[in-house]
Amino acid sequence: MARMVMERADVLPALGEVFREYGFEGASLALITERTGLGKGSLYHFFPGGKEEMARAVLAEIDGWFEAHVFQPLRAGEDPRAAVAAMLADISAYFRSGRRVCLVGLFALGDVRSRFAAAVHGYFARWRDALADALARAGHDPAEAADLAEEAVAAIQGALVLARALDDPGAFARMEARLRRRLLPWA
Amino acid sequence: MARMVMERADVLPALGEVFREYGFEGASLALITERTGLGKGSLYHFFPGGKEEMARAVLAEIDGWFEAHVFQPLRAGEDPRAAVAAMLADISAYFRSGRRVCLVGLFALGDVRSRFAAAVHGYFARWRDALADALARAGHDPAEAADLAEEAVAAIQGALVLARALDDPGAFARMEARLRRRLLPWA
DNA sequence: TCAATTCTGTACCAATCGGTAAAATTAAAA
DNA sequence: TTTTAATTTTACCGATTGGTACAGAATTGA
Repeated sequence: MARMVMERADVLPALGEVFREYGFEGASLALITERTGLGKGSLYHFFPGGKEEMARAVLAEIDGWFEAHVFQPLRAGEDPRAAVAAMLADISAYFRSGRRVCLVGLFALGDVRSRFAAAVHGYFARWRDALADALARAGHDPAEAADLAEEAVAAIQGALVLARALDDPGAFARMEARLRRRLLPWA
Repeated sequence: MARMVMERADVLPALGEVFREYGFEGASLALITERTGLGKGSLYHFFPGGKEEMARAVLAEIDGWFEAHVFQPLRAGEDPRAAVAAMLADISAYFRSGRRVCLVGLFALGDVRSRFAAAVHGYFARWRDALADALARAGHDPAEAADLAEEAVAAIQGALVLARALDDPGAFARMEARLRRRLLPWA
């Protein structure tokens, strides 16, 4: 039977959603308390560093998820073309076709970027490089693979902005189709 | 000789930079006071609606700039290919090769999106449609022009995210080159 | 069973938040 | 010059901010 006690990792999803919806500044402790169901005492017990440590933990969890489900398969997968196709499907599900925001991208635009610069940089650099690796192994010219990878990562972030701005998940879906054609022209 | 009295329009640039750097929530009145040089009294004299009216005025100014310098030329320019090329050059200068954030895109990602939904939607929809119009007149198939336009607007926003995340203006420059090739294959 | 540890609720703190009110000052119109 | 209006300074407001202190409850291992 599952433990009934709260663990640090248990609140990370709710914590992530609060930061996603309201940003770092906008995510007040009152809001966090409400959405996680944990009082301030518990929150500061799990995260003695306060909001900054909470955000850092959320970023680490997100990074871990992408590393395991996206980056690693791209780098180490036997079938790089399948890995690229899987990436597109995974990120579409993860970002709920543009209805969900990328917290790392949001932090990159805000003033908190300097505070989490290393995490933000690492996330995007590793994504780009892992994708470039897969694209090169899939048959693209290495230089073209690097260019395509950068374009794809940027396109995903741009589609998230546009889909939310226009309130149209279709914008995200069309970006996905476009990338599929461009990254996997063999299919 | 210029009037020495402050006008509402005079503080909009500084106001815009504060919102760009800190977001809507992060832009405190103390910060705005400091960066504009205007006390709270003057601020609320010009913007009785407080921060919301300030942000709305900034959005309107940005919208006006893009309408005059980007959208109109795309829609009405005699030489649509030149207008598209000019757009790429203009936005590169405006966003300072990715060192400057798009306030409208930033608002689209944040929780203030609902408050400024109409302005955010209008800005991106008119940009996309004006570009699609120019691309179609430039010789692209109408359906392809619409797709390319959406892709371009998203690519610009994505490049802004990536350039800041990686602290690499080159990411923005490479997006610009990519768009030039794709939107204007005749050059 | 008991003690050690982990966790949580409550009360509290100084600082800052956005916003208001009105007096004091300045500039323009008569 | 006098009147009127536009602008700015200053002081202030209640609410909320992130964070701390700590007692007590719950859980744990021995």
